[in-house]
Amino acid sequence: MRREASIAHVDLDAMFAAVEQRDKVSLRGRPVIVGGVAGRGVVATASYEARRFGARSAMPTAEARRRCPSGTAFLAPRFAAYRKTSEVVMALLAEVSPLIEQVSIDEAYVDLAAAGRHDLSLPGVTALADEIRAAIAAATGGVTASVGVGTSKLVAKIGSDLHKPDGLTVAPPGGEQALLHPLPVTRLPGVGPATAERLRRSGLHTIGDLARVPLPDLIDWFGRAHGAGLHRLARADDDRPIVGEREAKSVSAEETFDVDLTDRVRLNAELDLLATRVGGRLRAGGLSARTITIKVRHYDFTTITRAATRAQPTDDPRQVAQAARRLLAEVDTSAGVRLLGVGVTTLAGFVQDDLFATITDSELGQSAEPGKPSHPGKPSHPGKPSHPGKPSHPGEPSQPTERGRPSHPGQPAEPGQPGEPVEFQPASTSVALRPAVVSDWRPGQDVRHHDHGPGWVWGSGRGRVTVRFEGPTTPPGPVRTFPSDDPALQPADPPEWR
DNA sequence: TCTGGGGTCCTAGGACCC
DNA sequence: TCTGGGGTCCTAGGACCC
Repeated sequence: MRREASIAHVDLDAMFAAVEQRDKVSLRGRPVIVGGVAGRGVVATASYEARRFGARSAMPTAEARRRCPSGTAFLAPRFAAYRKTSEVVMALLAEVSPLIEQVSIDEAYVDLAAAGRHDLSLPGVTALADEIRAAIAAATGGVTASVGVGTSKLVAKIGSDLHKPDGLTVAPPGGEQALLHPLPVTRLPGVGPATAERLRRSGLHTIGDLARVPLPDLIDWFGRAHGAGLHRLARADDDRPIVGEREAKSVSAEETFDVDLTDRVRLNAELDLLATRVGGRLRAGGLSARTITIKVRHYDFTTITRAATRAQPTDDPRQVAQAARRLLAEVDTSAGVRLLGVGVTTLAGFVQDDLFATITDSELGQSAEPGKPSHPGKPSHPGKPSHPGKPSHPGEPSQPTERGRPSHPGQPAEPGQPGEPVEFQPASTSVALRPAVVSDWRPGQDVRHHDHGPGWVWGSGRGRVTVRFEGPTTPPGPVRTFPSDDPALQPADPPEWR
């Protein structure tokens, strides 16, 4: 816990739905559900209009359909559009502070102290947070953010949730417990259904109740780590640092089928598909993995995992698929499989070793091909294999991951729902007919300037458009502002929005 | 038409080593 | 032939988060 309220938590409000409403005028003011629209889908995000009818994240879409009125839009996610909006926001936050921690596509912590130039008094951080919120709404074309500011991650996070949507909460130093203790335990990060139920059975409902439980009891109930964590958080005792970059620890892909599968041939084919996705993402990330895990969800929702660890890491989809098939062969699937997943862990980097570790290669041997028992004892650390001859897979199959799921045939059009048909077209099939002169620039949009080359729209408004001419990652590239109708500025292909 | 998909972290037991 | 103790790796499952 810091002495000043210098940690901000920024949370975009119902982001997926907000982006859809931004990009399609007819959706504004209407209930919008984004998520799986096929048979077994669940809600990813419900707009605030839809929440009024009881729609919630993680609710089966079928349930949301029951609750929401006709005229509600049910949309499949457009992750590319959300990612672009996210990048606009994160780049903006990176200008506020050199230390930000992106938690997810729509959430980040900002270390206001790390910039060294902000006024950290209460009025100071309040004004700064308001500036941030205004800048986000302007830069994203109206996607709003809620912000919490406090002396710790915990308080900032709870604060951002307190006055959603489009809200700001600044928790003054010293007032942390007063803020926390009246709230239900379920507001604490780390308290999910199981923990909440266990606490309820002991008559504990508020964070204040939890703060009075002796540590040994909590450790008894929840184990060492979780128990001690709850004990501290309930007392607002939180000094978790803001962590800028994190390395991925696992890569996985899974798929729930419209109908349960029993056919082994079909199951193996699905496994191959998943392994291809995982392998592709490993290669795209310059990673390899030693442990392959499959996940099987049976017809009755019971779920098992099976894992195998190789002597050498691989990024080869065929190797991943082979391991996965061997694991699946040991599982009884005769009663029906609802979901199949393939994941990899024990990740190691390839690319950097190629660049920097050429001399020490001899110590580790030459390749990851099978049949090398490697070391009799144990290579004290499995990571950092070296792949002398490894091609770096520059433009690899460009992840079959996103851009909508190829399966679920009847997905896009929203067949036969009550009420008027929902206007929806997947982004990949839309065609934007652009005039030579463009004035409705959208944040995140890829553009090309006749003199400056490729870039993307940072913000627009009042007849002007601001463009960045490098990637959205830090350090930011040069920014230039043009008249909105500058003919030298054109949308890059393909258009990202419709 | 009950319950997605991609992650992280933790626990617990067994194998194995010193 | 009364057999401790610690550390690491691996596997399986579970809780939780967005």
